[in-house]
Amino acid sequence: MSSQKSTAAPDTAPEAAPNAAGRAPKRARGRQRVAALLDAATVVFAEKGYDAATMTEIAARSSTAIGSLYRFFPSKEALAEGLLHRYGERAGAGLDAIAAHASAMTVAQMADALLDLMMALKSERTALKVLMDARVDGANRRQYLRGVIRGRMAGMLSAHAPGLSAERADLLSVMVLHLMKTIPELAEEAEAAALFQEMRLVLSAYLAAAVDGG
Amino acid sequence: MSSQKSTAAPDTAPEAAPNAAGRAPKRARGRQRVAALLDAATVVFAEKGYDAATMTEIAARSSTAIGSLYRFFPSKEALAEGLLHRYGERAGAGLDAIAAHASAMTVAQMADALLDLMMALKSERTALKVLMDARVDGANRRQYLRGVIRGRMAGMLSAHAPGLSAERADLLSVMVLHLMKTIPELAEEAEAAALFQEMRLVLSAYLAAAVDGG
Amino acid sequence: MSSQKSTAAPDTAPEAAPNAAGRAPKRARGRQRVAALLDAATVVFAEKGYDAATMTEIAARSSTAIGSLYRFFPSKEALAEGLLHRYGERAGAGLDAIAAHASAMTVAQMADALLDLMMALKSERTALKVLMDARVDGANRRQYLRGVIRGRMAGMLSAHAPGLSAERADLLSVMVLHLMKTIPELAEEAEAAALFQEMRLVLSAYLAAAVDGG
Amino acid sequence: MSSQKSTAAPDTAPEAAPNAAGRAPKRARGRQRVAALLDAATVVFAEKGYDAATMTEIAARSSTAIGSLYRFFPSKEALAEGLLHRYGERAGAGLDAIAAHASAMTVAQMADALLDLMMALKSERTALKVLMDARVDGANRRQYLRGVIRGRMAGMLSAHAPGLSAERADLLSVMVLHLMKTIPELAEEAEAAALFQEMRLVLSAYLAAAVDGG
DNA sequence: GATGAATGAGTTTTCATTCAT
DNA sequence: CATGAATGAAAACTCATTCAT
Repeated sequence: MSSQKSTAAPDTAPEAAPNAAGRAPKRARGRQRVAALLDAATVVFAEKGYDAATMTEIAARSSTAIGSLYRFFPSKEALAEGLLHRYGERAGAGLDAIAAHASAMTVAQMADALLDLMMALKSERTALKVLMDARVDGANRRQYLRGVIRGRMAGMLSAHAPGLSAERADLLSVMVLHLMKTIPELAEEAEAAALFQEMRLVLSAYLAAAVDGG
Repeated sequence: MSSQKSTAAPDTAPEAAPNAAGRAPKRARGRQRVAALLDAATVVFAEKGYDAATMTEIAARSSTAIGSLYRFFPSKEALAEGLLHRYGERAGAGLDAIAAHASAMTVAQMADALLDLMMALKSERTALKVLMDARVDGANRRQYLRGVIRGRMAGMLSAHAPGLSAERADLLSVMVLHLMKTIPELAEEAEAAALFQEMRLVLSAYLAAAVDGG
Repeated sequence: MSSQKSTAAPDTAPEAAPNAAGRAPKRARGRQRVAALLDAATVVFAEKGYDAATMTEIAARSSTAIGSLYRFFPSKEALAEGLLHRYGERAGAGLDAIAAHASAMTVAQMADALLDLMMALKSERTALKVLMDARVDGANRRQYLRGVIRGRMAGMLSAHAPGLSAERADLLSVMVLHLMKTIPELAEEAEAAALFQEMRLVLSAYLAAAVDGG
Repeated sequence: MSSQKSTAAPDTAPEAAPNAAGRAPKRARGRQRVAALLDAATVVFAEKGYDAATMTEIAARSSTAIGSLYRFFPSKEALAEGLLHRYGERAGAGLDAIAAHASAMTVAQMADALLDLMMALKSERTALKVLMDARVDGANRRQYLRGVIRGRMAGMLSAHAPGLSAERADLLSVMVLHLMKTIPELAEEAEAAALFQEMRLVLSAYLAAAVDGG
């Protein structure tokens, strides 16, 4: 459960993420509560945005007393971090799975795999975008998640094209990540399905130009 | 690349947005106030986001009494619309200027022109992104601006590639617009300059594949 | 125009009403303006109540600039007094006319005459009620109007029943005045017409019992 | 005369108005808060009128934090309704008590009973008048209370004079209610005591003429 | 004089957070 | 531990009044 500590490079996060989410619940009851809270938070953040989402509504949607919410997440910011943390685990695992086969994939296949991953994370991706975009003071934790995901993405690219310099792999991964952040927005357009297809084209055309040839 | 300056919109807001409600200024003094308010709003929205930006701070940053701010923009939403309106004029003019020469441009040149336009709109683009993303009720005006910009972008694409169907031109313009919305974010990264180069690559590779080749 | 000074007893009003309405306009233009302002104020006060009525709306409804409104009536309170003053003149004249024939009237006829007077003052009576009820600090001026009207009403009663003691005539007139203040409210009920009839009954029954016999 | 005390409504608001919106208090502490808030609101509304009364002052007078006031009454309008509700219970009980003996009473006795009831409700009647007169949008609740009280009054009249048609009983009750609304104003006059006596005369003369004689 | 822009104190309402029960 | 009442700073917005043009 602290897998992100041993694998990726948390150099931007001083005291890592685990304790940011309040004291980890020891009992199963607590875990369910936390999961329910995070689910509710996902929905409310996605619907209202970070500022407009209220702790009271998040508590209500998960049938939790406001006092209990604060027991698990001592602040709104901590709740956001909790969400980011859970997303990091899920998305990180997905990226690792892609990276494992990256050397045998074409760029088009990699583009498809990345998009499929975003499709699979459908319920969380909008909330994530909202949280990453939120202009909050304690945004250093967000930097941490960014670093983790970025590292894995760079790993995936390097696995596919071993000749890539570390700097270039990093730069490409940043670009790809930003491209993928547009997906929740595309999903809100009327022509969502067609736009997803275009995004496949964007990604594969870019990767082909940047990684494979020139 | 700074074509929008010479064509339509000087810095002091010529026919200053009398838009949605709010007494239009009838004296020169008022005209300046409106421009100063929009400038301050641009900065504050960009820094804090829509929700966290306060009318009080926007007023203070333009040395305006809160009551005066409300004379010209009777609500926070109206202020956002005023900004959107001014941006629409400036960006629209820029897009038209590009469209005028689109038929004689390569896709790479078009990509460059679009990015140069975004660079020229530097001071406003972040605020714009923030406002377009804001989850507000009265978002109809935002839809309107979206439509206008989208139409001009589609016009530019059609000018370059007359063979493009109207539907496809529209779809591509939506995709391009979403890609360009990532620019304010790229600008906040440490590697901003390099990322702009990557974005040129993204755009030209995508347009080449979707418009020319494909 | 200062008739109320010579006839009734303004003992509760130190420096009378005239200058309370700001400097009396010398020119005809000014008079029209003042009349238009008072008409607009009548409507707005009646519709919104004293607090909710805004100086801006009153100015707008009479096509007057807000600055001009303040030239004639230096404060909201002064505007209210101006209205009270004009009403005092009109109602006072009406009461005097009734008083002139009171000795030859039955109480029922007096009741009818009073109600007919209220019907004739239809456009102003609601605003008046609103202003008299308003709980404002500078309400001493209201006391003045109250005194004036009360005096005339007492005069009318005494004219009808010379045997009435001054104290009793005064008390009865206060009671009658309060009864008549309900008329604007009755007018807002669905059964307004029938209620006016009932009010005639109330008045004549009361006066018959209190003045004529017991 | 203080019959309403023994029948239904103790001073501390037994089943305290959970009315229109606003979390109903679930603990004893909250119950007391609500009662204290309503008491403070009664005083402040009576003193200042609906518009001029501020939520801040009402909270302060009951030593309540403004946030707590809003927990129980989510808007100023809701607070007004809460007051109306409590008054409705108390006054309704009083009217029912009178109605129970109405068949054995003379009209003079009924008039006395009604006035005694108003005397007993002294602390609330002025606030009530203010609230019923307030020109507010969401005045539907006020209509409801009006209907309830009116119905009971009509019931009382019918109990006394079974021969009265339903329409006429209703009309009379409206008239009587309006007459009674003048009581808070009479109470503010210097000659309050004498005016109450006059009001007894008004009521009994009117009822005698309208119900018994006619 | 007329006009309308400027002012800012004051109002209602919200919400993250704390803490007694 | 769970609960929900209490708190109060802060935000959007209004409006009487003043005063430069």
